[in-house]
Amino acid sequence: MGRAPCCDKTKVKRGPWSPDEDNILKNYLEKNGTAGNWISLPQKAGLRRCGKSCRLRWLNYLRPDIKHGGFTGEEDNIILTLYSQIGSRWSVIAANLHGRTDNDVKNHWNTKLKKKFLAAQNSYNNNSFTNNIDSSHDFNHNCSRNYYGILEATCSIVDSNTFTSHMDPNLTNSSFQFPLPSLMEIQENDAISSVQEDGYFMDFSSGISSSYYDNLVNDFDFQEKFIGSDPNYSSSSSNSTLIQLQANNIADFDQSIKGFEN
DNA sequence: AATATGCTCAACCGCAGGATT
DNA sequence: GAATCCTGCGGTTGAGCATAT
Repeated sequence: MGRAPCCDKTKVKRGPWSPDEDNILKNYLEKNGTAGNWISLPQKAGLRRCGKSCRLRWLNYLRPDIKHGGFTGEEDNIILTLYSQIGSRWSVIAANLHGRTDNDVKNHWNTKLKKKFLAAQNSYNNNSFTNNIDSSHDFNHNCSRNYYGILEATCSIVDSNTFTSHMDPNLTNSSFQFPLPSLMEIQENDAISSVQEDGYFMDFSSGISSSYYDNLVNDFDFQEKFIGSDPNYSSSSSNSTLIQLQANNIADFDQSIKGFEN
């Protein structure tokens, strides 16, 4: 048995919504809500529209908290970051952008950011990392995906215990526009940031100073998720403490990363 | 001025999956 | 457990507008 259509397409109006239809839908929803059923809503509201069409019109355009207009650089950053981590899960990405819908984000990606993203990837592939930090040290270079998705080249200083993570400044001046932290330096604390389905995490695999811990928890609204033996260092000869903190939102996570900048 | 081409974005489509019967 | 209903999602389309030729 095939699936029943959600409405009779020969009896409903399709295409762009008129201002009158918008008013009818808006007034009805403000007075009555959806009552948990979009399918029967158009009939009750007096609209010759499919329920799905009404839902889409409300969610993507008529809702009072919708933000119209161009995307900011900060919003672009969040989209690029999350896309590189979770792919085209537009509803998840939109949930991190106040007032933006999944449709908005998807359209913005397809028309603007996709090109930037691909250009950045090509640019990255065509540029070798150049060390301009300190030529007195011997560096091991290593290219990897970073918090912002694609553009991090990391290097470690061979003759000391200091680890430096560096964004290639040549790339930030090239074809793509979104801002990147210029230099992220982590000394003593080896922090790994990650965006996962259930939140934003910072793992400190070799401890963290109490002042910095307080800073993250109090100023950036992080929560402690785990503290204990690092499972990655389970051998008896090495016993390291792992502290995992979770950010409540992308803005705090973003700021905490930028807190490492010089 | 006319036509072609490219871009934007609202709207539609079909599917997946949870809820209900 | 099966059938059906309904919502939410991501991919795609196409009308309208802007720009180039």
